[in-house]
Amino acid sequence: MSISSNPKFPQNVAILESSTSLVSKAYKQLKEEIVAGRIEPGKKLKIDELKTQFDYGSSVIREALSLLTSDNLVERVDQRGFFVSAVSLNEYEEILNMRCLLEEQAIRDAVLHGSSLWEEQVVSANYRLSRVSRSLDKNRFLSNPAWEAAHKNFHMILISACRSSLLIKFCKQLYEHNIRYRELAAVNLYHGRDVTTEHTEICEAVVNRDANRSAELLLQHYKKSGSYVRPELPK
Amino acid sequence: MSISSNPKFPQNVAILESSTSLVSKAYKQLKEEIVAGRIEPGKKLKIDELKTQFDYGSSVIREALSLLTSDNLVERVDQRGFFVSAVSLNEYEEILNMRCLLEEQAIRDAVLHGSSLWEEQVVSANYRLSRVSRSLDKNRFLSNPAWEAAHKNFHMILISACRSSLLIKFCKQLYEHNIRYRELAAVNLYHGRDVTTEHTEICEAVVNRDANRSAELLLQHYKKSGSYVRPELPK
DNA sequence: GCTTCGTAAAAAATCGATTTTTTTTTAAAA
DNA sequence: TTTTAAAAAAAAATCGATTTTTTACGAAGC
Repeated sequence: MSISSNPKFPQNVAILESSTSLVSKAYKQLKEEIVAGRIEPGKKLKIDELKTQFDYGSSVIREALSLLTSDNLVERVDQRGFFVSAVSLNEYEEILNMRCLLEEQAIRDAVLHGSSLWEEQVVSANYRLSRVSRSLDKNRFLSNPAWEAAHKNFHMILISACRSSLLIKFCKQLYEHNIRYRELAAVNLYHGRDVTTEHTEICEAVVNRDANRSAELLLQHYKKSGSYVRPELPK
Repeated sequence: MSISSNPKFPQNVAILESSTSLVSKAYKQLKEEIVAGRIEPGKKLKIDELKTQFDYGSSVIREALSLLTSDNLVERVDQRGFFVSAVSLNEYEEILNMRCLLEEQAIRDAVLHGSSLWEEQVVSANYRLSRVSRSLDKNRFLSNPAWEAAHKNFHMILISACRSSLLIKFCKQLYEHNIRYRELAAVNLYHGRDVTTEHTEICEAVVNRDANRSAELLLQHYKKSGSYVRPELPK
């Protein structure tokens, strides 16, 4: 069989994306629940329970759970069903190390090859992030979804100019795992930490097209977060 | 919600593994078809066709296809169905680069931390590989499944002592993608190439616990294969 | 007390029919 | 001829019932 291109193959999935199917909705809802740490790691995901909870048919739930295995957020065991992926200190270290390895590659490539439009996007994403408050409550820490979205956006924009879409895909998945750990650790990473400055410094290094410094600061940023999350994890 | 461990969570999936469900069977069959390049990249995977071809119900097929998205071998587009992932020269380069990046990490860690049992397994896997012929036919190249299995086994054993299971998982996925490209390119990588010696040299470096040389030889091995596959890819 | 076995309940897996959406075909209008 | 619209066909998506498998429970035997 020869290699050939199929004209019907979806060329630009992002544009078509409206995700109206029930499976997509269920997938997104469940993913959000898991990433936000609202479903306990290791928990069994019973089809019937989820059916009742979200009011979808069983095949919709099954398919959504099957798709979630792609993100490594759900484990499927034959004849035994689906489980939320477990967490461990050990896995957290693996994720952090992998992120450092991959994001270093990604940001270096982006800084070296990103366009001026990308540069503007980074600055803009950083600005927007800086205007959103970390916590919903001034007195006690209460994770602000708008900040989470802006933060993710900043970090994804940062590496978006990297020319390897595979690298970007891996980084995105690891970012999501990192969030889950952060949420589970329920840590206010911003207690005694000027994270806005950290982001802005990365931003400046990017604008200066300093690949070494960009990478160094980004990794420092991740490792620092790690040092806050790590002590809150079991074992 | 706190981080807790669930005693019911499958501890050792590998041991329980007997994969008797129809979904698992369909998943394996389809994966094999795609990795071996027998289904054209970009091809639409119609539920009804597969239903007839493999004689499973539609939900079994759907679930199997959903699981295949985990391996990045199948793409799912909302309301439009499933497609075999497309291939491109560009993606091949990304895969090769990513493999080099990750396998270097993996083999270094393995060489530095692998036990003597692991060392024996490497030697044994190399020996077994060396005893299987590359082609089923002496005169023309005809991919030998037994060689493919032994080859995969050798490379997986090589990195199995790496202490990051995440790294191993990524390497395995990339290995499978590489095979697909190799099969699609329909290249006899062993024409004018002593691949057995290449494997044995890697093996020797491992036994000598020479991390630098192991990594260097392994990457050389991958890049050399790349130089055979690349010219056969379109564009 | 601990294991083994059998039964009942729960849950996963599977099927096939129905509904919804997309795609193709056909025909009319510009 | 090209565009637009309606109708038909094809395919995806969804549902809910049925079957199979696993798990939980309790009694009997060691």
